Amino acid sequence: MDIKKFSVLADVSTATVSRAFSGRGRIKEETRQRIFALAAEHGYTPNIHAQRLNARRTDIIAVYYSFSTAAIFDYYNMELAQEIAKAAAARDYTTNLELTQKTAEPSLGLQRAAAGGGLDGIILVADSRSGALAFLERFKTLPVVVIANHDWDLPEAAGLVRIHQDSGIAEAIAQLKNAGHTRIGFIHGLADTAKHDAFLHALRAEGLDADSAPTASGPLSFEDGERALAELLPTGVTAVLCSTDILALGAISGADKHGLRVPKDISIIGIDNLSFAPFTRPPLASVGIPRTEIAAAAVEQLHQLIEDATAPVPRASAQLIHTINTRFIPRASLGPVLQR
Amino acid sequence: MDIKKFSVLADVSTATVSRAFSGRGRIKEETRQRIFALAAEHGYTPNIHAQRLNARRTDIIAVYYSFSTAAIFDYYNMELAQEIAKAAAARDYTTNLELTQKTAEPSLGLQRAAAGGGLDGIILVADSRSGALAFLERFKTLPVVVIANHDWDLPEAAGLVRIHQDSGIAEAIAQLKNAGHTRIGFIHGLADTAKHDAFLHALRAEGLDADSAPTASGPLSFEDGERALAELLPTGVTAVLCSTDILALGAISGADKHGLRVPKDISIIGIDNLSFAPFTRPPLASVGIPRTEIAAAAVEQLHQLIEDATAPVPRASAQLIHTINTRFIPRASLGPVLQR
DNA sequence: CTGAAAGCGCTTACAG
DNA sequence: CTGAAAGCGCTTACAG
Repeated sequence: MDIKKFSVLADVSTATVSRAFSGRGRIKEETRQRIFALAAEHGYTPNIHAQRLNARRTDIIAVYYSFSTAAIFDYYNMELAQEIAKAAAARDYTTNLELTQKTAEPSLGLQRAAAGGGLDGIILVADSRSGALAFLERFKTLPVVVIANHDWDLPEAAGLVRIHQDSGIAEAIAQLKNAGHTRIGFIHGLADTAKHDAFLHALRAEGLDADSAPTASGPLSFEDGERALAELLPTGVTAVLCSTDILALGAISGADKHGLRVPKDISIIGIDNLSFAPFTRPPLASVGIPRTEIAAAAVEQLHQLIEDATAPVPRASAQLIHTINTRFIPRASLGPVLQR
Repeated sequence: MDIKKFSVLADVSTATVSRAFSGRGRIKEETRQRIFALAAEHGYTPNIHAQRLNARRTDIIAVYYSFSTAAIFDYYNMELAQEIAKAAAARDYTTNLELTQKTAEPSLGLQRAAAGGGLDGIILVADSRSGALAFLERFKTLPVVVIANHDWDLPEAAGLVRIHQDSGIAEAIAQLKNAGHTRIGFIHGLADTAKHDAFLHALRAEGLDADSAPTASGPLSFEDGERALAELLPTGVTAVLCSTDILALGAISGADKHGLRVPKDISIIGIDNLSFAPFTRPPLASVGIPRTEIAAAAVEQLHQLIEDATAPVPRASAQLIHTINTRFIPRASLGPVLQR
């Protein structure tokens, strides 16, 4: 049933029906009540496409992951997407889950939706500035908020939620130092320069030797972590910071294979603090990324950009930057250095 | 720029522009080329809402989780949602991630989208027949495919992807029996009657005593698993099947706290086979739920229902039921029974 | 192969 | 407070 038939049935004009449902414009309370009752009885609901055609707004946002290397929709990103969807729902946005294996190119669906007005805005999780800039250029007509580990200089129109890895990593290194560790290694992940820089910076802040800090490259899987740990062992490390929790779990397993117990013989720390980190054996000490805060900040920024863009007189937004500090979550995989 | 302005610019009618983009109707190849070139140059894209208003189709589907108890968007469901989004993308559907804490009531957004034609169909993950039926009744105008552990009798209009827990659980119990276990316990999850029934059935099939099989209730968290295992220990179980992997991890930790090693002193098996199951310590033997197959089957069924509903002459679909067998994935947390 | 025009189902400025 | 009518940006049956 469309508004025309329904308005005849309700013995009012389509304008009045529209007013009843939109809540805009003046309408007698009694009339509204009557229309609602009738609508419920006859199963009338406004067609959402016709509404959106008028409104030039959809209340739909998309989350898009743009990685410079292999596309990984891993636990970290799943948990982040979930938090974004929750935060968006609280603001009455629906979230489109855009998954794609090809990272370089936004999916056709995303492009069509965005270009055709099917999307109010996009939250972009990016690991390279050039990738983010290319994305922003491509979708420059649309509000975009970028979530990244870096304090990038972006076009004014874009929002930025910057994850400050330094704070949590500095705490982690400080605790290692307190526990007597002086020889600390690092296992690389993908596109993790922010994390590695933070690591080096934290070593120096603690008066430790950063220049010769042992390093191995994961970059991704559990098995990568096992292998990388084996590479680091000959350097005499007593503790290892890993770029992700998955790598850290691999490192714990790798240590085990060499007859080393965690944390008695070696300490292992991850980054991400996935929700199962407390339940690994031993429980995994990890640098926590506050996903709930990040999601809330990103949705808040995007909402503001959308409001500004769709205001009666569209206004330019001030540059939006929100920094989120990470924090170290100590657990049993970090222990005092072995006294030999 | 809208189609009117653009058609003037291209010196053709709006009908011709529409034909060029839709691929429907006759149009000279040369004209189409020219229109595409001009569109790219001037940045014209058809408005998606106007298209949908005409098409009565959106190519958007939603995934909805309906649980009879607490809403849990846990790892299992995250991984399933991810697979569904992938399968849907392969068929050119966009997936809306509907997350809600209130399980009883579909979110307002979902209701509005569905009623207003904003959605072509819904994939419902349900754990109770009455919940599923209530949902189907509420959305009876829309194609719905139900994913469940049960062989429910549903209205003809709905599709059903049925996860057959029995097959994988039977394999698990058979392997335990082979390994010498005769006293096998069960830790309950939420709404897991299908799993528990399969457990009892499998015990009987192996000639084991099902009537006195020790049972404890989780139902949900890692800590629940720890506690439940402690409850089971006095019964003399040598192996425990847990309703979820998370409970199984808790059970392993619980065993550890009582000085029991897995699998030397006790075997622990999970259900779900989450993607980190191979990386736990010890690696977790688990009943695998083939998420990729489930997602493919659900999307395929939904696609068919949608096609049938939007056909020029809408046709009633035959009853769609697809059964997916689970299978046991042995790993190190299952070992031979201790010889004392 | 192409165009003029009606229609998809709403919203809203303008009158009253 | 309410209605008549134009408009949102497409698509498609009908002519030619």
